[in-house]
Amino acid sequence: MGSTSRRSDPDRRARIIATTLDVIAARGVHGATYRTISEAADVPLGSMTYHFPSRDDLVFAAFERFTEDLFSPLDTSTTGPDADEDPRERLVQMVVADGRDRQRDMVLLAELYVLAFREEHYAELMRQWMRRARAAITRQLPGVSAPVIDAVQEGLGLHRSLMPEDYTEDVVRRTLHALIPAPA
Amino acid sequence: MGSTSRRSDPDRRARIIATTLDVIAARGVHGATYRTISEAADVPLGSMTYHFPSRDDLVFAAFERFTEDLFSPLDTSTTGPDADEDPRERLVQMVVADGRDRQRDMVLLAELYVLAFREEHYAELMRQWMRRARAAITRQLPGVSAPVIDAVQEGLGLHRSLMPEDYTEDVVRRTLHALIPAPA
Amino acid sequence: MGSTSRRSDPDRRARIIATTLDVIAARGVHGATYRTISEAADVPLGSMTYHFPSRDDLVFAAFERFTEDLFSPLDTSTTGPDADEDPRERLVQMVVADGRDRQRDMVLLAELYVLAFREEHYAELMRQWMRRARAAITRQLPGVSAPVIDAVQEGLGLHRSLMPEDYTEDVVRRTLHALIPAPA
Amino acid sequence: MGSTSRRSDPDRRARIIATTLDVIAARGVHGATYRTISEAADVPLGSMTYHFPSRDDLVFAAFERFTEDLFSPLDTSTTGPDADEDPRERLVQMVVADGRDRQRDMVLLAELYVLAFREEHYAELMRQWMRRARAAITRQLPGVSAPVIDAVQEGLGLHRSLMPEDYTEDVVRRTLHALIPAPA
DNA sequence: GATGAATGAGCTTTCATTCAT
DNA sequence: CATGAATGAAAGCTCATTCAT
Repeated sequence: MGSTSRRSDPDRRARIIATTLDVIAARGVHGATYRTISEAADVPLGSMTYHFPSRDDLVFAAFERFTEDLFSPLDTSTTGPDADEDPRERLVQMVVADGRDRQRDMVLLAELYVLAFREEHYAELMRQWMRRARAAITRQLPGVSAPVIDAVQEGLGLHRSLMPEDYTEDVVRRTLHALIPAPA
Repeated sequence: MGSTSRRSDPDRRARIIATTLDVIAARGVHGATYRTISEAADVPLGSMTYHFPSRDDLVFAAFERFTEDLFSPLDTSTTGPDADEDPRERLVQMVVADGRDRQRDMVLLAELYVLAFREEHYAELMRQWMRRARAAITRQLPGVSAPVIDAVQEGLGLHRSLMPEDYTEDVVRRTLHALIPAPA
Repeated sequence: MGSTSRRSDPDRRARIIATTLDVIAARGVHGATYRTISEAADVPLGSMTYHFPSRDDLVFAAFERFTEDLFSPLDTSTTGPDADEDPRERLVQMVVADGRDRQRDMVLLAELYVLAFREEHYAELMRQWMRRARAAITRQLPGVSAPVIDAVQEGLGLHRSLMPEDYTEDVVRRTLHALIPAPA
Repeated sequence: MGSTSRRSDPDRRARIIATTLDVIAARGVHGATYRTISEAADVPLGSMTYHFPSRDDLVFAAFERFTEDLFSPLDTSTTGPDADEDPRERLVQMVVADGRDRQRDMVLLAELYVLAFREEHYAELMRQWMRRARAAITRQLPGVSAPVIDAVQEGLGLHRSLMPEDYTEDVVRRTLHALIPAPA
């Protein structure tokens, strides 16, 4: 089992981080041990601790990556509102998006909350992420309270992940429309 | 060291559960081991496994208790709306309430989400809790979408625990008022 | 391999301590790991940490035992000087004693010095031991400087363990006689 | 971080050895790893193993240096006895000398004993050192038993490092005077 | 019923050493 | 020459769980 040659493995570091996120999503931060990750990434155990001397270095790097990945599509979309479309619709679709990715994001989000409540550097990571998310919201929807929209969207997403049938696209749309005035 | 007499400890079971919740709040589900709890509750290690044969029995019992405790004030309050007061105000105060208890509840909530995403019986526990919370909301605010209100309130509470200054009482009030029509 | 039944192993604790001293003598404090000791004592690894939660607990217990064992023969000998014999002779024999035991004692002594220079509780253990040794010396040889005799005897013993031929019985006797006036 | 330029580091080898001795004094042979030393000496890890292929090469070189350093002042002092001074006094001062250096020497001595008891090449190193020390003693104090004086001085030094108040200058002087006849 | 003792499994981390560049 | 990257081995320690008493 394993790749033919492990020597000179460029971006091994990046692969370890990506794998870590997968393992956390699948088995929780608690289940993401050096061993489980090293097996999943097909990397020797000694290599893990070489690149990430402590487990927290690794977990933190993984969540840094998570917040970047999660944010970038939202950020790079358009620089300004799209004239042709109701910009509120993009938020609706974000909450309602289905599939593995969405569920995975919610799982990782909950894990990150747990860490943030316990250790300040994770709390700070979340705050940075929130600030960036708010900036993106403001760019799309000037004039609304971005903190509120962000929080509401997250609350809906979290609940929806447990009881999807109660948070249909329609419900989500009505909620967001009640909070955001229609564009001129 | 310890209590003078451990014999005849009537509600030891209940005390273990309460202590477990404390330990989870303080150190996470991960840090709530038989040992840490037995020390915190001043109960012999062997007694722990006697009352709760597996660790999950204990953790689950603790979260059952948590959802009951958290819900009861809201539930037992008044059976119907209070004529003298805007019923929306009670929700505002719930989100905005400060102090240890609120923070503790958010921490435990996040821990419970993590478990719910991983194991079905925790997911089911959360759903039951949500259903009860919605019933209480409906009782106070007939005609509103209780699922939405519950989700929004939770989203606000979670964000507020990380960035309190951005979710003032006023912000919360305005958000809820936008979603709930004023009582007649 | 091993004993037929490990359950109910009375004085397992004592056996672990004795084995630890053996392993330290054979392979140094550094080589006395939970694993090497558990194998030498035919005790499961988990049992080691049950009885001695930290490695230092174990090493310290071993050296406590060492200082007691080393001291007791000297202590319990006679309550007062023996009229028939020159009491200085006993000291000479202690230094000159041959065989595994003596070498082992010197090895353990050196290991203990290393610990004492680094951690106060070992330093204090050595001081207690020295005090008891001095008391025994004073009992046998009233009027002499017990601290000096103790130090000299140790210096001779240490050097003798490396270059035995240069510290014959005669050399040792002459040295001690020069420091201790002949009994009346 | 570190020195501005590591290039062209002439006596890097010597600096590594000196640093190794410092690290051993501070943290023991056990704590003197390639890593701790490379950091303390601000030398790349790869450079350590280049100059000293095995850890023992390094430790042994350090103790060779130690025995030379410790000996040289005694050796190079005067070629013969100083007419003006009681030569015994120099020994007294050596034992009684205070300060970091003395303590450090005792620590390193104990560490060296531990190695000497375990591996022959360290034992031989100590014997060579002892022979040189004896020659120096004989040069200063012709006619005395240098092995005895050396051993006694060491015993006093070792005990003094643990219980300084019991080995005052006076006690040490009296002891040595009892063993060494006054010069003519 | 209650509990101290016991233990196998597994975790994080450190380390000496090797080697491609 | 010099060195960063790599890695197998082993260390200290924690823990859920079992079980004899």
